[in-house]
Amino acid sequence: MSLSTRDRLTIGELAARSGNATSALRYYEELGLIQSERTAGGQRRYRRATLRWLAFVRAAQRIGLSLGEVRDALAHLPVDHVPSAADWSRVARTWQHRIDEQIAELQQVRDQLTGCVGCGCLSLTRCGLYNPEDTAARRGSGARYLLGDEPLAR
Amino acid sequence: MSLSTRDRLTIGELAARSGNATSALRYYEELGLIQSERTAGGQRRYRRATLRWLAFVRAAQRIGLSLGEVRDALAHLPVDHVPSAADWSRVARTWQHRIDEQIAELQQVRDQLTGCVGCGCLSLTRCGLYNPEDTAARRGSGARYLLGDEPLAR
DNA sequence: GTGCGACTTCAAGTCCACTTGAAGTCAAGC
DNA sequence: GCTTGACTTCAAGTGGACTTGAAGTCGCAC
Repeated sequence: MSLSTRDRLTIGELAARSGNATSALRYYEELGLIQSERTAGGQRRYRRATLRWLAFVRAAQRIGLSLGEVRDALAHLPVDHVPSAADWSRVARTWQHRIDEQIAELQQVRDQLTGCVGCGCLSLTRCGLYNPEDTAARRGSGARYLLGDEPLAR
Repeated sequence: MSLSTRDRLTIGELAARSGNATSALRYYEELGLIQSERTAGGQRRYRRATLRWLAFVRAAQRIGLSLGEVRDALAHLPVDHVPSAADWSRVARTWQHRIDEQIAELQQVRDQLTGCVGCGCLSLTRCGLYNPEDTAARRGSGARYLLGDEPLAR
């Protein structure tokens, strides 16, 4: 913690404050997601702002982007280090769209589940989702019902 | 597609209708997530209800459960093949809780992003989230801001 | 100037959820 | 009864996101 009051963070400090393992931070750097400067002896030193970039990476992962996609998204921002509001807005809107889709999908799963709780799904005689004729076949591939009467394995 | 009008599905038919690869179906069976019967010659035959169990597995994966967790969740249902409404309700409620948490988390990320779009985040002089003093440190580990002034790699 | 914890690189390992490939068998149509 | 596509098992491979381990160096406090 020797540099904690100075303007650069060691990898250990960054790890402690970002919640990432040092190994993960080196991996991110290798992928080009973050950057470091080096001491004369070759040790990494990070700007404090790297903490915010890591939060950014984490947010992106949270919405389902791979690290490669995060890097690509960052690539859409200009190389000079002060992207314009328009630059950033374009990236952010793409992500927001993705978040909205994910929320909608989760809500749909939740609603299906709610219906099952209401009717005691899995009890074959009562659930509205239960469809003994398997008419899901009419829709092509992909089952359309949440539950059925499959006996449990074992 | 030879058995398409009979009461059991081949693995190819199940794959086509569930949207899973045959290799994935064998893998699921190996994990105990689905079950099959065998023909005299050793080929798998599935009940139509397996389609719904696969939809169930897919829903569970969608909300972030690993296949092991799905199996564990199924293990909470009784071994006899008609779980009661209460049995199922308990499992479903656990999952619903998880979905709600995930939706809340996604909404939070979206709101942060919205704030950034509004102010032209990454442009250091204007964003309310930008915090040159890095006061995130006060909260222990984990950065609290989405963005910063890290120059892009490359 | 020495001790020691924090750092370095590089290669290999891990976990998850599958996929691929090889070598062989089954089953339905002709 | 033969052909052919769909099936079988088993082992190994893949890709993403890291982690672990070995062997060595740095840097700060004393």
